[in-house]
Amino acid sequence: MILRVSTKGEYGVRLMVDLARHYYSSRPRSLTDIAQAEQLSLAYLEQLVKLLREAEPPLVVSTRGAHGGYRLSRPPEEITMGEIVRVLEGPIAPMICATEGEMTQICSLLDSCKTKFLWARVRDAVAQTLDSMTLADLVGASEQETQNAPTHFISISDIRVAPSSAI
Amino acid sequence: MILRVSTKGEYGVRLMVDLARHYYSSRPRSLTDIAQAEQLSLAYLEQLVKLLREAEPPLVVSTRGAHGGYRLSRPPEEITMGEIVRVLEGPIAPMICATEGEMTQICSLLDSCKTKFLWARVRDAVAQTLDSMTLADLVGASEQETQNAPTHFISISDIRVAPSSAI
DNA sequence: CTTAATCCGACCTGCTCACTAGGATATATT
DNA sequence: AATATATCCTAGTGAGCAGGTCGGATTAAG
Repeated sequence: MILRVSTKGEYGVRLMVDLARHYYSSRPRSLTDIAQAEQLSLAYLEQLVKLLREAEPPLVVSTRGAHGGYRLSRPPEEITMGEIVRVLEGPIAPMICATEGEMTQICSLLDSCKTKFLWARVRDAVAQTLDSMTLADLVGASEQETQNAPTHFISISDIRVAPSSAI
Repeated sequence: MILRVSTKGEYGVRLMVDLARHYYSSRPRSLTDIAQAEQLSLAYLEQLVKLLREAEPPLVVSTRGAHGGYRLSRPPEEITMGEIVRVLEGPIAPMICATEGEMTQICSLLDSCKTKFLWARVRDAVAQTLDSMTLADLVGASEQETQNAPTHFISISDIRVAPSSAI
């Protein structure tokens, strides 16, 4: 499994999508509510949201105390999925070879790291895919009706549903 | 780190590239030689090559005994990197959500798995990148001179060198 | 001043990765 | 036939990390 999205990434994205759906609400959204809606552990979500809050620049802002909670720091269409995933999962690097050290020497010596180009290509493909989508894209059409008009979103026909069998 | 290439994938691809470089040799190439050339553990390579040999269809063929070793089962230009990586790393699935079960229910119930489309897109991007490259593409131009003329390869100018800092 | 929320760090537990070890089997060379 | 050189096979193992839990401190609304 070359593409490994941990629960950090999975839950974190769901959290952000939830916040995006409630972006136009007057009150911040509490983790308790999110945890209940998404059936996730509150304590674990606290860890994830910390990453999103301490990111530079921050992806969410918090208000403490009763009736507190979280909001997106920016409108959904200005937050790319690439930003989110990088904060949660770390840099998109297929292997240590990206932050090279000894590896570089071995590679150049043995002339075996033609493979580096392969991994770089794959990495760029992932990065570009993530960077070209925003939170607004992920909040489906069903939500859009009940909220303010979105600036842009993908229609159902745009979505290429993947075959059930794993590729 | 969303893109996680384990040593299986890394070493395995290097092994295959090595075999591709020696594809036109009259004798099979032994793991001992590969291990030495690539500075890898012989015992570990044995495990990896087993996967490649038992794949359906096989990616390498072996000849046992003294002066034995391995060959590619097909010419380098007929073996895609997608095949190799899938054999070594398993299916390209970002999460269990691909081989769904309980997840499907929760997703449809909570309507939170708009995120599924995101991961499906990323997965397809990786799959397409890997499937569009062959072993022949990875064996660099320097090799090509000393061997038979290749059917196709990428030139240096095609290669988009990634920045040293991880994306 | 009680309740509801964010914040913070320590801890734990099971799983997987990345090997190593030790052999059994097959074949070319001498 | 004997030896050297290979592939083949299975088990075990140690470290590290994913995926949380737990207990408490701080902050603000009613």
